[in-house]
Amino acid sequence: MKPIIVISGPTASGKTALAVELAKKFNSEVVSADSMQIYKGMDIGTAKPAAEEMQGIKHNLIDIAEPYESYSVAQYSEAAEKVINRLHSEGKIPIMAGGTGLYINSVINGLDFSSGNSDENYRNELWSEAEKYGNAQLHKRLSEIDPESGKRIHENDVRRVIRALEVYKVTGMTMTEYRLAAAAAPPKYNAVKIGLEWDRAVLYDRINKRVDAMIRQGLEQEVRGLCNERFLKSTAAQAIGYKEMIAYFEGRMTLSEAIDAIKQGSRNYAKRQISFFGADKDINKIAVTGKDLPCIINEAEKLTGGLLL
RNA sequence: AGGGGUAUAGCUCAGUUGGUAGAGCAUUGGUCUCCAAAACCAAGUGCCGAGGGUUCAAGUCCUUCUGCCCCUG
Repeated sequence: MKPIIVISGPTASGKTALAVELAKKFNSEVVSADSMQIYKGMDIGTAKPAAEEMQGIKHNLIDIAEPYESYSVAQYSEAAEKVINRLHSEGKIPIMAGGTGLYINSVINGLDFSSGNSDENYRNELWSEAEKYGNAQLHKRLSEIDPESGKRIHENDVRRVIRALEVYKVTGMTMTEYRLAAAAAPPKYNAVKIGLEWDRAVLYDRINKRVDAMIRQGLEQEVRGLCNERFLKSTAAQAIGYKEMIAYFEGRMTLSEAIDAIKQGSRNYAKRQISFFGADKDINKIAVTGKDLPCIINEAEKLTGGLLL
């Protein structure tokens, strides 16, 4: 089984720095798992690693989409798999790093998003149905075909109710069966997962400071330059740091309100990430509060020491 | 100084004709198989500015004080 190293953690936890160090050590490359750094031109607000930070280490899956395009896990996992295969064929251990848990899981746990199991039209149909007849009606239909998912998914979580219905229509499998199949499948990689864990208050402080730094670096100008009709309707425009700036431009908040909202949004995001990664028992957590980079690298190396191609 | 207004959860506020308090946001916890920096669920919180009075009963009425806001001079 081919090895892979996965570095996860909340925003501003220092994933990039560790990934670069490990890539240097293993003479490999970084595979980014970040749903917003994929967009070109969104640099400051997504804290995209700058050239100095990368230290000559190649970062894959950054700047692979236009900000006005729509992109999703399905495309990501396909692209990531290609990069990983390439690295393996070159005899390198891929270093995957990023904060988008679903993206990581899609490749590591082999979640199946292949194009055959989606139906855009049906999905849209269900959305309008939900609007017309209400969430409860749709949820009831899910409960009939797949009681377990019905119990698991709240009726207001319309996206998931719809996706479960969609999966059933396209594959004939209920979402419950679908998940079971993924869980039963043998692991694709010999993955060593590392999670960076911070003391909450310290992490929040880092986040606040990082947002201030983004503003100094010219976040406002960056977002201004991106704004056009297509961008405003895109997924990318929902990114933290961007949606608030847009609100400011449109007069819905003052600049200082926008900055506060970015900080708050980032903190809330970090909390969700902590919760997401916390559920993965395979992650080896490194408590990093108060530790310097060499010390963190040392702990990470202990965890990855046994990996061989 | 005089007149008016206001004081309720960390914040912004709601509290009907008096029956010991609520919503949003924040916070905390959680969910997550194609928008995931998204979407969704759950939970806690109050000397109702301070004192006095009326009343069986006061966040709600009266009064004094204090803070803040507005108007007039």
